[in-house]
Amino acid sequence: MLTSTVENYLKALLMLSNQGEKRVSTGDLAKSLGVTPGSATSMIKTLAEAGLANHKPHYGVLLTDEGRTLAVHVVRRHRIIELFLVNILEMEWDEVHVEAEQLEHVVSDEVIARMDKLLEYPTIDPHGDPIPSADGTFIERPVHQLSQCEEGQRVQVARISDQNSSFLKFAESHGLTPGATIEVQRRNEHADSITLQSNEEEITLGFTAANRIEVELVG
Amino acid sequence: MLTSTVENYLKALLMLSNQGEKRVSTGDLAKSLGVTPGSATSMIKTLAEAGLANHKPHYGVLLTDEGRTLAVHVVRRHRIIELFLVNILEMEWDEVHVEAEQLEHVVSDEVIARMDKLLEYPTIDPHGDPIPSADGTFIERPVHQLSQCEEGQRVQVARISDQNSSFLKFAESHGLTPGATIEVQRRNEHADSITLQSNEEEITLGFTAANRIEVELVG
DNA sequence: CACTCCTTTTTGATTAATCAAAAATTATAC
DNA sequence: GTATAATTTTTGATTAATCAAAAAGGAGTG
Ligand SMILES: [Mn+2]
Ligand SMILES: [Mn+2]
Ligand SMILES: [Mn+2]
Ligand SMILES: [Mn+2]
Repeated sequence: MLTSTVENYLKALLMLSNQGEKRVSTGDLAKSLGVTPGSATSMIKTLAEAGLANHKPHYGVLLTDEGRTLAVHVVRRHRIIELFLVNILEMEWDEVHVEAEQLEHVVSDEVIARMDKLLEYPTIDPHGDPIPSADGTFIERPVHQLSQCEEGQRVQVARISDQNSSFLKFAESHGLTPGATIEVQRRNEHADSITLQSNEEEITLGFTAANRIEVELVG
Repeated sequence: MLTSTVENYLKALLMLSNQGEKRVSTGDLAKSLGVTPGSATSMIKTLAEAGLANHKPHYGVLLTDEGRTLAVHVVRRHRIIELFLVNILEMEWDEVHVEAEQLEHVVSDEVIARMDKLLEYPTIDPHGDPIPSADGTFIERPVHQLSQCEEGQRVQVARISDQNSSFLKFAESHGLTPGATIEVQRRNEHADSITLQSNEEEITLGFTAANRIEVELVG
């Protein structure tokens, strides 16, 4: 059985490699997990020895097919749990990530299967992220960054790529939740900001914030 | 924060001290957790240093009030989770113990509170065990062992004090679940057995098995 | 009170995960 | 092409939890 720590490293590698192409640097991996580079190096070796990752010293690390499959299943558990917590236990969307971060390592396949059924085989989590299917299929919807949308464009919020609780609370309070339709009013490259019409209300975001919101173009 | 291991030791101590009176021996504690006596001794010291237990070397260990409170909350989490898995996720009563043994260490108070509400503040778990209340109240119903009931006695199953999956399956298949009413037909001290009428069916149990079934006397 | 038996504790090692700080390596700049 | 900066790896220590086996302690028997 894999330890929680190993599962967290696998998941981080999957996310950082952007679902499979480019090698991940030790430093990025360490930063994303909040450990020192030395700790990351040491775990990378462990993963490589277990056949879960491929390590080219000084040039980065990449999951093997086996490692990727395991990582995708951790992500599946994480997202099903998040949706379960929101839809069944009626928790807030900004608090379920932290909870799922722990639960993903201990819930059995049986429990996940039951949650999946109760939720009627969902494909999207509370933050708009796709839920990998039980057979390991994991597809990213092609989406655009809100920060790069043009003036006058009508778009639909697809996902929020930031799990920070206070950012999520902020987004929700301005109607920026998956599925919401908004319109880009103004875009000011110099001011580093974009102004939106959402929920009868006008709101201006800096590009950094707008970067965390991904959208789909509407009609 | 307490580690899972510490929580498991606290819970074992609570159970073995029969809710608070007698000292627990290192050997019994080790056996109940499946570790060597040396491991138990070492953890007992850790608990004593943390003020969670009181250790009299060579004479046993007992939880302090603080340790007991923590242990009771672990038991509360365990039993709410078990009931949740059975009632909401429709899992079998013989598989939820193993699951809860892991989940009890990671679910937040928030999640427990939500489950508690959804279950309408239950007081008994799927095996008939009492669920301690949020304020730490933990009362055992006074019950009798089925093995000591007299012939002709009508009783109601109160709890099954064995979490073994196959024993639970067996009990269920003969209608021996909490709430069921049964009648003692015969009792044979020499044969070490007791015969019951349950569910239109007659069934004979050895005293060892009957010991694991606790009952309440019926009018 | 000495001997034996059983239990408990101690000792010494091991494993997983981590950090701080030193050493090595790669990339970049002159 | 050597010096410098940044990143990565290595080294040595630490913590929690465990085990096997040796040492110590307690209780009962004669
Ligand atoms: Mn996690
Ligand atoms: Mn999510
Ligand atoms: Mn447990
Ligand atoms: Mn139970």
